[in-house]
Amino acid sequence: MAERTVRRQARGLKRMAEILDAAESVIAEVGYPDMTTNQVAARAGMSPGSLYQFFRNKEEILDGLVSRYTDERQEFWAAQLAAVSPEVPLEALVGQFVDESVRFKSASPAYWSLLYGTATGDQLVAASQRLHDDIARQVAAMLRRRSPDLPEERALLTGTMALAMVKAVMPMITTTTPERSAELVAELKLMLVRYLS
Amino acid sequence: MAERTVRRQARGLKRMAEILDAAESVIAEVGYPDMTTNQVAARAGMSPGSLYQFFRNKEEILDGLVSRYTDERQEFWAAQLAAVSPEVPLEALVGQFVDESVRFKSASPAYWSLLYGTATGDQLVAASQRLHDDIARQVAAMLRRRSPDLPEERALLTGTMALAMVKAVMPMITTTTPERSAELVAELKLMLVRYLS
DNA sequence: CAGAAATACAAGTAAAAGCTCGTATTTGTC
DNA sequence: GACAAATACGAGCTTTTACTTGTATTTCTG
Repeated sequence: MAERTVRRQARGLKRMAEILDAAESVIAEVGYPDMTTNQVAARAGMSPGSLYQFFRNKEEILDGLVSRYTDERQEFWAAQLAAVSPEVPLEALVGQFVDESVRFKSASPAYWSLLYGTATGDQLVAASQRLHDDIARQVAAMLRRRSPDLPEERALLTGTMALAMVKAVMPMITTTTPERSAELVAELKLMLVRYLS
Repeated sequence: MAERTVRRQARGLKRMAEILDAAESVIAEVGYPDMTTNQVAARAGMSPGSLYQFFRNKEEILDGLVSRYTDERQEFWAAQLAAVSPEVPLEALVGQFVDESVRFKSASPAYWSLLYGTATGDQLVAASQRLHDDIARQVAAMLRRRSPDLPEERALLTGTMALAMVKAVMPMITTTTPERSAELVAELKLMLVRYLS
């Protein structure tokens, strides 16, 4: 019943990337719920009809964006993982992780906006969950590399909690004065170090 | 220029409360962004026109709800505060605080839904901020009562962070199995105790 | 009781937003 | 070069939704 798959040409793939770029930029400004498909099409320099040639609905754009994010971040996490060993002091690890998160947050605000897939009942929740789980798994892998005898279950729980803390503090960090922001970052690091000790 | 204030009669105040009740129930189900004013009016058993007699727009309903919440919770916090003294062990304090938060979250899901009005660019942010600040102040007051020599600035920061932690973990707690939920609650308490020590 | 203000209603408006349609052009394959 | 598939377009359809309007009823105040 469903239309059969389309054989994308190089032009089409490029076009899809442009759409995702545009969506990313719109989401960074107004968030996914307030993002309109016409707006995305306009910013990508195409008509709504063209956009719907590549994504059957608004949600598919969201899915595409999330997939692209997880793919893109894969190499970053691999590098992070490689740099971890049991000898690395916890403070350094936490410091690097938090600093990198802050940097990434200002570089890719749309990513974070999606990560906060709001409270109730929208389709964002699933997307948010996917991003969250991906990160938590990566953090857990880092923890296990530092403490090889840590059970996997335990590492995953700890990683989940650590990510939750970063997620929780991040919005405050990026919406306040530089001084207070630094204060919050320091406090977040302190919190994480105490927790992970 | 603006229409002058309306002298509400008892009937009207009751009607406003009914509207807020209906809004609360709708928000608990679909969240504020997907809440429609017609839906609220219907659930409150009145016409849209009647609703707009009391709230000039959708956002005023949100504001009304937030105000009512902060008012209602005032007595709760007063009681909490009265029960705190320097002798209370930290574990007990944290345990009570977390347990009460979990209980309140299932009792008033709409409250939490609003508390997460983060992400980007919607009017929810302001409402969320108001709720957050209110709680953080109350927690800070509790901390200062336990440690009278704690500077106010410091208490506020610590309260903010503690609240952030609870907020971060809460969505996970209420969307999983009872066993994992208990696990998460325990971990959250552990986290808080370590942080606040 | 009389007038004014508040409350009540439901049909309806205007704008927004997701998405379609008919058609025209470009690209890949034989 | 020829045919099909993919790409491109933008006007416009459909639905939804916040909000209005005109009018009728109830409550308060003198």
